[in-house]
Amino acid sequence: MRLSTKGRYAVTAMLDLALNGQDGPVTLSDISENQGISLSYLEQLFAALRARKLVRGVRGPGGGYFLGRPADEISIADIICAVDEWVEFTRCRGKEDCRGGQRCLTHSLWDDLSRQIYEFLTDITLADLVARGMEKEQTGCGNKKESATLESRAA
Amino acid sequence: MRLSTKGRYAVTAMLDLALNGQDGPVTLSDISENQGISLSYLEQLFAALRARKLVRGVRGPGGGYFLGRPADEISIADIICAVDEWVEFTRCRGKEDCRGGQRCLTHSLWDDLSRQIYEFLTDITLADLVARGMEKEQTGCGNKKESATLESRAA
DNA sequence: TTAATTACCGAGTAAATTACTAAGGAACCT
DNA sequence: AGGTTCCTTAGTAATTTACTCGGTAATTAA
Repeated sequence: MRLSTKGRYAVTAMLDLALNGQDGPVTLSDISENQGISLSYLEQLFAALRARKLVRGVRGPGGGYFLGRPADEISIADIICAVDEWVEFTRCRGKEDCRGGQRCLTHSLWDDLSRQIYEFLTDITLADLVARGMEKEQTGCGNKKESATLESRAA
Repeated sequence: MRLSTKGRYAVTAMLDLALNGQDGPVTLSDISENQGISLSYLEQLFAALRARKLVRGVRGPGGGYFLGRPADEISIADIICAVDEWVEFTRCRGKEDCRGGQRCLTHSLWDDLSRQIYEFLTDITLADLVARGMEKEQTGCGNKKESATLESRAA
């Protein structure tokens, strides 16, 4: 798994899209202005998102982007994997003698951890995040008092 | 949260240390050879780990590294935060009008998600990973049939 | 006391990634 | 026709990654 600032930009943009795409498409210019991300960088990110069918573009005036699927069918893992190319871990592929199993064991343990994180992010959808925003109905900044977590996991 | 290949190297190295550090210190040369990470890069990583007291170095022949704390008191989040400088998200700090709350809402939602991932990784310790390796007692490579996850969370 | 071994320290660096600029073409609307 | 917006490609400065090199300091063994 790979969770970098690039993936964070993508999640933020998709969240903006989910929040504002209820009535009509959202332009990249809007997202750019809303979230403070450069337009061309958004275009790069959305090229990747479009390739994975996570968004659908509509050209011409009045155009913009829609979510490619309902918000409850788009997970955070989907978004991150779309833009942050999934780097397969340096697994010992039969070659190399695995240092008597030791090295292989370490790799396998990390691999399990990585998969667990992935499954964790798969269980959280855009709809979960939006729903959480709705129920709070907050508009102000800096109210960090609330420490309630998302509680959006199935398990 | 930031989960890059750098953090992955650190987790892998610490896992190696937890597995092999039972009887005597482990040298960086060993880890380097075991895990296929360059010695100098390990030195950089361990400088950061040492600064956070996650490891303790012993110089001279027969020296090497110990874990700085018991393995069950070192979380994956600890390790990642030590080497991957925690990049605080571009939060709207009072300045900027937050686009009528919209931008702020998105930020706050991502912030919650980020915190949730952090708490998730805080609940998994090195000891959990080692224990999982022990109970399987596996030595071979490539047995990807087993899909059981770690089951190491408190919640 | 000398040599070997290891942690420690700092400068430098090629390659990759990040985040962005620039410049246009393609589809769509009025 | 002309403006809007997506879409595409190329290039690029800044940063990060992962590493090399050359040393110093502490400790042990000969």
